[in-house]
Amino acid sequence: MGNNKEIANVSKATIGRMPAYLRYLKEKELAGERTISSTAIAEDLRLNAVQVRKDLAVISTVAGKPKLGFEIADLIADINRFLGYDNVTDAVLVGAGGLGRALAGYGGFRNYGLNIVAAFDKDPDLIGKKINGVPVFDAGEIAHMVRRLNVLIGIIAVPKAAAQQAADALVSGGARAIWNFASAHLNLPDSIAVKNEDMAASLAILSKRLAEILYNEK
Amino acid sequence: MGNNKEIANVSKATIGRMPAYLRYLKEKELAGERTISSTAIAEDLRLNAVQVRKDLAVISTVAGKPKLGFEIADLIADINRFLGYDNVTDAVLVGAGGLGRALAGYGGFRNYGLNIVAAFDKDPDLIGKKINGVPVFDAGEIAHMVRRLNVLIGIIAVPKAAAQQAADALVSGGARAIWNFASAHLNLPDSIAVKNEDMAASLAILSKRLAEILYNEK
DNA sequence: TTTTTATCGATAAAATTTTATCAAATCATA
DNA sequence: TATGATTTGATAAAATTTTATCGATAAAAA
Repeated sequence: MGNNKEIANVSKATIGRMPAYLRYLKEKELAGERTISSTAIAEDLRLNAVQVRKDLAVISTVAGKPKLGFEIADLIADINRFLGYDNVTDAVLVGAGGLGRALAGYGGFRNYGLNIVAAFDKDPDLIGKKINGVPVFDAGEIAHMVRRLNVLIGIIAVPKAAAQQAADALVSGGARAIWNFASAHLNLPDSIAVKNEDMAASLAILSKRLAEILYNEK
Repeated sequence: MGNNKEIANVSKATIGRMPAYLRYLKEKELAGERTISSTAIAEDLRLNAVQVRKDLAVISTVAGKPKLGFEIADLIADINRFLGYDNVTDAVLVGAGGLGRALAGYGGFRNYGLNIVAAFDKDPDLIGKKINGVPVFDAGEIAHMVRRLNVLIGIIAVPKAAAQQAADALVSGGARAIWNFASAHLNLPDSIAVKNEDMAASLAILSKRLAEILYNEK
């Protein structure tokens, strides 16, 4: 996924903003616009215009033009390429319960270059069935299947208590990246990329911002 | 939620790490340990020890002791208080489909001081029912109900196309914080706290990290 | 009791990220 | 065609965040 030449020296913050730019630009394109300025993007996305220009400089192959700004179509293509959305990567999902089902059903992943090819669960009632088109296998098969399917990305959507075990199984099958939706701390070697989808952290940040806003206005 | 005296001068990054500390400390407490050093936390959580000490200094009421470290129980209490987990805030959920259902069923929120009191959807088949114990109302009622329930936090779990409308309804009812799970850019006044749960951004960061790891090892 | 050792907390340094400034470029307009 | 307005991209400054250093301190060991 993505472009090798671009992996270095791009901050996590910049990478994290890319999908927002992409969504925004697609909106604008749909609205029939052809070019856009960093100023306009910054204003709408509540960012600093210089930051936007720096971010775009990282990925864009075509320079912006004074007085006009950037070609929207070019930017979209560049961000898609940068994020690796133009080629699809397979992933497996551990946990076919509530959240797992929701994730499997979230069609959007296809747009993000992610294709969930298999799900795993312990529940015998689920094994052998399909959730949103994704076949569910026995959790005992994780390592074996991951290896067979040659999958690098595992998504964990199991209860806290089962998360570490799921991660270990994925890794022992050869997975190299774990997207962890369980609110559990995973202990994994540094050679594995881990992204914790930490709802608690998000909520904490939102709460603090809310508290700040309420505090400041009186 | 949280403590007013502590809202200023605490970076988003620090706030975001708090839940991870909390989870980790609870683990340790459960394992029967009484004290812990910043060094140990840093090692396990892959952080810098000085950073851990600085983070803890923000919230802790009790100083650490040389040679021993911090009292785990004290830290847990302090973080709980800091994050506002010791008092519960009501929230409403817009969207009772796959993701909405998963969120409603995610019992963990209660631990994070969040209580979902109502859900909304357009689907007549869902209205009047309950999803995981949360009653579902007509989406047309959002503003009215939010005002009546005096709710400040709204969670958006609807398809992209409906997200802005949902946000507007929440805000017009008096909500001041929006937790947005739709991958859509919301246009809202600065007086509203918004946290985008941007799956695409997370995936992008994970993918880049994976690419980096794979690239570096050959 | 004295010495050793581990850890804190304060301060300083380094690194990173964000924001400001400004000359150069180019489009639109007169 | 010349002028003015607007935006870029480069460079610099500011702000923030992370990491390093080190004296002080308290527990453990000698």
